This record gives sequence, structure tokens and C-alpha cells, in this order.
Amino acid sequence: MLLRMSTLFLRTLRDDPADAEVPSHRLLVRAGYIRRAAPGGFTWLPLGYRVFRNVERVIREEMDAMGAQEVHFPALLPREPYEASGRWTEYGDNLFRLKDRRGADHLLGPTHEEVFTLLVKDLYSSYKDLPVWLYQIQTKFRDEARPRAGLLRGREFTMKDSYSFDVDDAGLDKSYAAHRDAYIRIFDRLGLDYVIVSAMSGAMGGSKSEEFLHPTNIGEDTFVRSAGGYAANVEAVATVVPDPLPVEGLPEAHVEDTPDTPTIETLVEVARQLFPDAGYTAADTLKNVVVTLVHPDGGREPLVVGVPGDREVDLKRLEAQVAPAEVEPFAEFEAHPLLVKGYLGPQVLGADGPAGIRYLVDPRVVPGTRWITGANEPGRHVFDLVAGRDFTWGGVIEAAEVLPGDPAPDGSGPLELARGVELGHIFQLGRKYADALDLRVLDETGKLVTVTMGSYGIGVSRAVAAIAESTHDELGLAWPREVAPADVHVVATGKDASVFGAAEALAQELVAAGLTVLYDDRQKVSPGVKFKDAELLGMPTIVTVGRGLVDGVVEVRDRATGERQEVPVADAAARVLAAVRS
RNA sequence: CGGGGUGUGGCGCAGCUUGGUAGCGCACCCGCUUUGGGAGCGGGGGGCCGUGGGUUCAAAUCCCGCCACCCCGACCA
Repeated sequence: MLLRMSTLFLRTLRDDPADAEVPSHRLLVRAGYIRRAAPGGFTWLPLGYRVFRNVERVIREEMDAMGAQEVHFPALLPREPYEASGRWTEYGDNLFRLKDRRGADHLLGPTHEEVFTLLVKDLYSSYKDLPVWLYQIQTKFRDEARPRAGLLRGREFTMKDSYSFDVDDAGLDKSYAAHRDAYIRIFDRLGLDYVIVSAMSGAMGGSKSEEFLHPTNIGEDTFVRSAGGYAANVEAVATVVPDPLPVEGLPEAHVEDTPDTPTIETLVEVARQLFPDAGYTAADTLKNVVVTLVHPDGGREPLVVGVPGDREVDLKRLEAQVAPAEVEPFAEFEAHPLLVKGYLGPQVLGADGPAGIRYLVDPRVVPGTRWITGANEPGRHVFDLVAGRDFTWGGVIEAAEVLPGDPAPDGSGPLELARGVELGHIFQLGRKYADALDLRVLDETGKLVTVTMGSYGIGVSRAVAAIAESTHDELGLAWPREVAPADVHVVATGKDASVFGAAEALAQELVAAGLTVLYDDRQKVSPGVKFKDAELLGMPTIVTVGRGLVDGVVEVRDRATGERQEVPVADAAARVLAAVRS
């Protein structure tokens, strides 16, 4: 394949586009790989589309190699399956919905658990047919509140998603492991760094789940890891629960005047004045935060979350716990006179308590722990309020923020926090969708059993951006060989016909050897421009045919390392082939 | 959806305060020169000034609404 720059549909930009912030977006636009075409939607230009298809090819090869089979669905889907699974409502505003001329509801698929489930149900009905692994590489539509960062978060994006169908849990474990292995091979081939972290299954439902995160500070996900190898999405971090303490011998709870202490900071200050010897810190206080849960059906429910005062409530962690409900700030204090803003204490809380509000606490609140907390009247707090003796709660919830230095739940050391881009996500869905859509098969004994499922996604277009993020330098893009739009960039510099003749011959020789060659055959373009373009476009190998030609040499340069060598013209093709196949 | 910012040729920007012929650099076209690090000179083409309404003799400029984009938060591959 020969791509001539003189006719390639390409225009590189000298200046960075003003609306692009992250490097991948900036460079992909500047190098003429993509153009924005709609809010959160991009057009793939010839070079960009070649990268896209290479990423797709790697994924497809590995999916096929593991034994998964590709299918293709319509983009426009009927409402009913999503109604049956509950996601017509649960997916909320992120779902693109539309009506046809008869008024029937449709949607643009944001993810495809339902239709895959129905497809298998349509054709299979015996345990002998299972397991089966199906996948698609298709456009997904999500009406994101805020598309951003170019390809990293669009409203329309390409995703590879696969689904496994098994008769039992052991089978699901195997399907899950097979996908996990395939994902490792895929991301290794794509040259992407990744961390596999434990995750919440979130809106998809189900149990076990891991994410493949590409560590980068522009990532939207926060994850933790320990030196000992623990890694988890911050939403999924389990707090190390202390042992309960004996209640015997603890002092009685006592209420103190603590005027003007609506915040933890002011409260700790006053507590220290009252009891200078106690050494109180924010961690000795119990902060009770009221939120409103908004359920998918629109129902609203107040909830109080109790966390140690040295920590904020992490809304992402909280929402992950209460999904599919959403969390809003509580604004109805007038309607709940028992809730004293700033001085809220557990004494009135609990579904059976006077306020009739559900009360959940951080796992660190174990029986026997002593707390300073609100006395439910302005300017007063209660001290030595002992958990389990003086107050109870309706359950524990992982809603407190995770702080650097917190212990890993598996004892592998203190946690550090980092950011990452979610490249892939694998779930053990279990029977949620099979139940909802009644996907059952006959087992060996002739009994109907519900199929158990897994779902496994990779953001294809996002992976292109992630590769650009991780491989670019100050000069431009620098593609790994596996995904580069061409194997080699042949640059002819100068005006001498012999230069273009030699460059053309080299390009043709490389094409004949099976390479894809990007050939800068533009006349009357100065060498500086061609070099800048070559660096911006980022083919892994750049061959310059120019002034060295009078001495019989060309320059072969590695884009990523910058290493360059003068090579006799006659050896140039062999040298390039060796580099490409190394 | 909340907060902040920005919308003027393909890209980057000035003009708006103080209303009156739409401008600069890059890119594009033509000619000549130039050819190893985003060339020079000369000549060109291209813009419903995001959009709808209002004020005014007159609106890119002033007022109101909407839309889009970017950033920070809330949601996801």
C-alpha cells in the first residue's frame, strides 16, 4: 500500500486547535487524523481511520483466537428488551431515545446486554450449546452530559463488547478468565500500559468485576494501589474494619455546649479547649451527612451517612454503593425539624428513630468506638457516645473518601492514589439479564436453569486516544508499529529529480515487500515542512532521501527513539524491513 | 445538571470598552525566486462576525433569549 502525500486527504495544522486540551485530542486534530463533526462525535480521516482499523484488527484477532464469535446488531433498538431489564428507566438521561412515525419508542444502544441475551435465547435452549461467547465491534451512543477530551469521552464511540453465556458459576469463572487473558494480550499488543483493578459492577449489575486502567493524570478514574500488588478502583476499595472494642468501663456519654461549631474544624478546636488532655482530632468526631437518594422511578429518600470527621463523603463511592439510585444534596431541612444542620447526631436517626431516616455508617464505626457528634440541638455536641451502646445504625456503607496511606484491605501495605483512563471493563454479570429476559436452558437432568452471563468491553476509539496519549512527544505522534497508519514514512527532500526518483524506487520496493508506505512526494514543499509533518504524523520509521543521495546514502530514523543512521541506498529497503519486523 | 470561560474565513487570533466600509498570521490559488528544519517577494480567492429576537438612521460592537465549544465538579468504555 502506497500513500502519496501529494494526493492524501490530509491537512496538517501548524497551530494547536484552541478547543483541544489533552495531548491526544490536540495532536490527532493537528495531524489531520480526526475532525470534530458533532458534539462528542468525530470523523475519522484517512490516516486516523487506518489507526482505528488497526486497533480494531488487534482486538478482533484476539477475540477470534480465544473462540469468541462476532455478530453485528442494528444501531436502532426497540424499547421492550430494555424495558424488561429495567434499564429503559435506570439508564436515565444518558440513553438516546427516539420515536418512530407510529410513536413507538426506540433507543440507540448504549451497551447491548439485552439484545445479546435475547439473541441467545432466540436460538439456544440446551446446556450442550454452552458456553458461547459472542462479541460485536460497534458504535455505542450515550447522551453524555459532558463529552470531553476528544476521543476519550464522546457521545458516540466505538466499543468492542462481548458476552459470555454459561450454565453454571464455574463456567462463568472460566469465561471470565479467558476474557481477562485475551484483554492482557490485546493491551500488550497495543503497547498500552495498564493496571488491572478491582471494580464495582455499577449500573451493569452483577458481582465480580475488574477494570483495565491506563495510568495517566488526565484519566477520569481514581484508583489505588499498594506496593504489595493490591489495586482497585477507588469506588471498590474495602475499608479495613477494626475489631470491636469492649464497652465495659467506658465513660458515660455527656452533652457539652459547643457554640458556633457547625464544622468539624471548629468542633475539634472547641473540644480541645474543653478537654485539653484528650488529644482530640477530627478522626474522633462522627460527621453525619444528609443526602437525598433519587431512585430510578423518581422516588426520593433522605439518607444519613456517618463518617469519621477527618474524611469527606466521596460522592462517587457513595453513588456506587446506592446504584442505580442517584445522590443529590439534601435541601429539605424545613421538612425535617429533627435534623439540626451542623449538629446532627445519630440519636434521632435510623429508620425506626424519631426522624424516620435511614442511617448508615462507615465501617470504621464498630461497637465500642467512642465519638464526638452532634446533639441534635444548635451549639451542642455529645462526647463519648459509644457505638453499639448509645446508638445503632441500619448498616455500614463504603462512602468515606479513601486517603493516601490507608491500609490495603489485603494487608499488602499502604495505598497510593493515582488516575487512569478506563480502557476495558470485565464483569461477571450473573443472572440479572438472563432472569429479566428469561434466558433458560435445559441442563443434563432436563431441568430448566437460568444462564449466567459475563460482559466484557473495550473502548476502541478511546484506545486510539490512549495510545496517542502514551506515545506522543513534544514533536507529535509516535505510533507503535502494531497500530501505525503506515510502516514507514519516506520523505523526499530537495528539488532534484534524482531524489524523487530514488525515493519513489525505495517506496515501491518497500510496498512490494508488503509494507504500507507513506511517501512524501510533494514538490515545492520545503524540507523543514516535510520534517515537521513527518514528526507530527508519527510513523515509526522515517527514511529521508535527500542531500545524502550524492554520496549514495539515505537517512533512516526511528521516530520514537530519535536514533538515526546513514544507510547506503541499496541497503535502505533491507534496513527498513528489519526495523519493521523486529 | 451546577460553577467559570469562549464563540469573528480551514487553523490561531485582533476588532467589541466609545455602534458607522471586517482585519492580521498560518493554510489555500497564481507568478517569480528558494529547497536539510514550519522559505522570500508580488498578486489573489474565501467570512449569514454561533443563532433568534430587540434597541438604533445604522449592530461583530449595546440589550434579552437560545445553541455550541472548552475548563472544574456530578455520570461512563
